[in-house]
Amino acid sequence: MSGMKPITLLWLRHDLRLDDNPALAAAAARGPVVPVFIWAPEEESPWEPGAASRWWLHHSLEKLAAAFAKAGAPLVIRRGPSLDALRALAKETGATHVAWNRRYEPAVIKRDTAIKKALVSDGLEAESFNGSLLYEPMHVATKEGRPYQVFTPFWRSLLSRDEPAAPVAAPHKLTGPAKALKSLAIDPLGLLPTIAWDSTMKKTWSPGEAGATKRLEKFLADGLTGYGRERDRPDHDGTSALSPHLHFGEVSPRRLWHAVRAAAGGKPVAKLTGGAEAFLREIGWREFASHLLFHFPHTSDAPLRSDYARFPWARDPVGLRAWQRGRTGFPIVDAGMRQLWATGWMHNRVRMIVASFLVKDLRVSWLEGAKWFWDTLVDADLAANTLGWQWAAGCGADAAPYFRIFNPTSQAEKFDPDGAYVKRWANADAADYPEPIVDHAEARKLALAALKTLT
DNA sequence: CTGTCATTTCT
DNA sequence: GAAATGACA
Repeated sequence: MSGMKPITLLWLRHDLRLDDNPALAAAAARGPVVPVFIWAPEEESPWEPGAASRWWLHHSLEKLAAAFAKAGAPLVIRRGPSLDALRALAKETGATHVAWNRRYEPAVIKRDTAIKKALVSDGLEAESFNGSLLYEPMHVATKEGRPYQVFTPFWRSLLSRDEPAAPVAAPHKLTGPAKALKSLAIDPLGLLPTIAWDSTMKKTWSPGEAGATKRLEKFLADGLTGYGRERDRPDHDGTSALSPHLHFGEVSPRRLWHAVRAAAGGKPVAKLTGGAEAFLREIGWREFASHLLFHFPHTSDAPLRSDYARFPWARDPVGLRAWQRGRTGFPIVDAGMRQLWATGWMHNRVRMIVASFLVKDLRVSWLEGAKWFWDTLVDADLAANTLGWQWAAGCGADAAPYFRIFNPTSQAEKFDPDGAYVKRWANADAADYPEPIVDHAEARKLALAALKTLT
């Protein structure tokens, strides 16, 4: 059969898009493409996707399947083990190549490395691409060759580099396999909740590439200019709300980078100011988190600063439960936790406040907070979650100093001055609204005393 | 003394 | 980041 073009399995993971998808572009340039999504959560243990993530994934896969069908290469859905599914599919299609975009979480790297080796030993070509970061973690290091552990020098280093490559447009037309392939439907994967807790989520979000593009365009038009000032106001709509779209790769960071630069008049990134600079800096934090988890793979489960391993965390299941359900008696904390519960998302300023409350006022381990966020956030991302919680607990990279203990009342006065955010998510005047579960001034003293034990 | 504002201190 | 302390009207 000379003249036949090689078939590529496109293994989709956290790159649920057609736009700026380097593995897809490489596969499509070569010949027919067989896009496949494999559901194998146990391979990501102990950080298997949480309930909110699975909800998002279900809807994102529906959109992705429709988009690939329209482009001419229907999406195949299989269950893991991933290697078995890829091998079976290669056999069914006669594929000679397998392509994917890299992920950087420790368990996934381990799995992917083993899979690559096995596929190559089968005689297949296996190739991976960078589709989810601006720069590869192995390419960014200090002068001494070590990973950055402080954000500002990390960010300066990124700014001094060649710009990330321009994004590649989605292919208009794809060639699929010659014959139809067996595929699971999305429902049997069991990603949706069995009890209907997702009604507010449905109203809040549009998972999928089209939803991501719409969100980005709206942000560029209405949000970017004022972002620097508005991003800290949970009572306003000042953030991009792109985090879940970015997590699932429904939009690429390169696309964002170049879109923001263009919207800001095409100036070099190092010369940007105001909202554009502030927003790209946040994309830089996302990048920083991924690089840190890559270089310090134990930190999803243990503090980066090892002295914190002996911090005397409290065992307080009652307090933890009150925090989770938004019943601490501190309105800004409860509003945040209830926004999270209802929408699968929380404003970043409020994430810092509720995190400080859990680890400093209740002295419950940051890992308990990380686990709760992992299950409830639609943007749950192992790198960002790890960085965020260790930052709040003071045990991570570029961490908050031990003495930075947020006062929930003064934080609320500062960032929710009219009380609109609190009013929206927690009715503190309700008859059953709880009394504060701790005395903040007392809790602060106890936290400082506990921190003293580390020296 | 009492309130305000700036500075220091907190492991 | 904010409580405690100091300077001063």
